[in-house]
Amino acid sequence: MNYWLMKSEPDVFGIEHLKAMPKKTEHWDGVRNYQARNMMRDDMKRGDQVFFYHSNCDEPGIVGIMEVVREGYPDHTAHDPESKYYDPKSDPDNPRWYMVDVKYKRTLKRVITLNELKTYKSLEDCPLVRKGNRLSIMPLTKKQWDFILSLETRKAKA
DNA sequence: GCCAACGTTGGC
DNA sequence: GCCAACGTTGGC
Repeated sequence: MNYWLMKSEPDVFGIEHLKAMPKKTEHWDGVRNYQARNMMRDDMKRGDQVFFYHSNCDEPGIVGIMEVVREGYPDHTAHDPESKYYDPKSDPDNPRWYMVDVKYKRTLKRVITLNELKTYKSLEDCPLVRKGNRLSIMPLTKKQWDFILSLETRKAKA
């Protein structure tokens, strides 16, 4: 099993949106970055665990957990001229962009903020805390996953 | 294939 | 709203 972190802006699609979806499941569309695309297309497997991260908001951080329920398949929004994710260069017969389906599992007891994550030595290799990192999907090691999860019931660090 | 210009992400 | 970082595009 693999572990991941996926970013989304809570104003656009936050964890509450996912929770409110039918079957608490939604496709993760709109990713237009090749590195992230490759991970969704090739590496994310059903049952993989994913942290839901809120970006571009008052308190950026990890807010919950979801699970991959459908493996990579073409992102249809790339071929919809009405969509803001429309990409005229993607050929429907040879789709350029992929997505996965994720299902809401639970909301963490507290938000583990980026600010806090940055203070831990054991996470210094995680792309998330590196300056200028813009990857919206990133893999986590089991160690990193377990460590972050252990923070949930710990008191927030200043 | 280089690289400048441009666009986007996302923290602050 | 600013701007640093970085990906993408396109001229050459």
